[in-house]
Amino acid sequence: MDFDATRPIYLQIIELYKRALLTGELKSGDKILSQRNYAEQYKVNPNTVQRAYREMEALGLVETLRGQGTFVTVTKKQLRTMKEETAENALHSFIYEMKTLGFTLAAVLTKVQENWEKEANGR
Amino acid sequence: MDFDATRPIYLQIIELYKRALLTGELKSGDKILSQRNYAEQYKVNPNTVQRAYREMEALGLVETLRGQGTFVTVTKKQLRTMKEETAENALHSFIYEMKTLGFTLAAVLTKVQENWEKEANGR
DNA sequence: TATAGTGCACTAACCCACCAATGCACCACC
DNA sequence: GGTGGTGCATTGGTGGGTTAGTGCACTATA
Repeated sequence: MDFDATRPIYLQIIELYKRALLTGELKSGDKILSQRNYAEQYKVNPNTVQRAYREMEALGLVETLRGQGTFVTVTKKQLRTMKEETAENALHSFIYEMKTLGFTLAAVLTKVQENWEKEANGR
Repeated sequence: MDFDATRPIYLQIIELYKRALLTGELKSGDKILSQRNYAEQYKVNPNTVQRAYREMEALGLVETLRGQGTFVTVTKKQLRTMKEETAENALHSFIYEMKTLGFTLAAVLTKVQENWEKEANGR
């Protein structure tokens, strides 16, 4: 697993965790990798992980206990709104993009159908 | 018009021009703003505009004639492929996103239909 | 020819995000 | 108490982006 060099690593770490939360891969109460472990495993500096975790805590996604580790604290309600917001954004930017490109609704619907199966399932 | 402070201005300038090309707002042969004019109008440093224009020339979108200005040179074929690529990307990332969120094809189609009219037309 | 408008090249400086290295403080557990 | 695992704080280095300033070459036009 490598990170996209064009965007900050700590943001990508956050996105990966968000995705894991959205897919249910991680649940409330789960302990996530320690900063050092994560750093070692993904060949990143511990400080970078530190920053990612700090921001995730500010977002209310996790809670850190000194000396113990970092744990998922996101509630189901939070998850639901996260899911909705993500979907809203994806939907809007997609429609906006296709409209500026001049596609009609019918054409877009067809394209979505055609490409739905081809697309790999979420990680 | 202000620029997003989180991303490089010169990249945003390029995107704006790309969008203008895709929507047909700008056509081959058109003269675009001079570097100095653009800089003055949008309150950016001339060097930043210079960089954007240089990269656009490297992309084959425009051609600059010393002492005369910068002109759109993109061909219809180029435009078509640009359009297709943009659509492909939008489609893929959208489908990927919705799949990871757990939506079914039917649900997504419905959502697209529901939101199509609401969405403002491309600029 | 003179002048104004264009793009081009170069240098310097500043700021900030990002990353790296290190040491410290705390907790759990033996 | 000691040890290992944890998070925390501080500092410094690096690079990219932006701004600034200057000068030059070219074109069009009066």
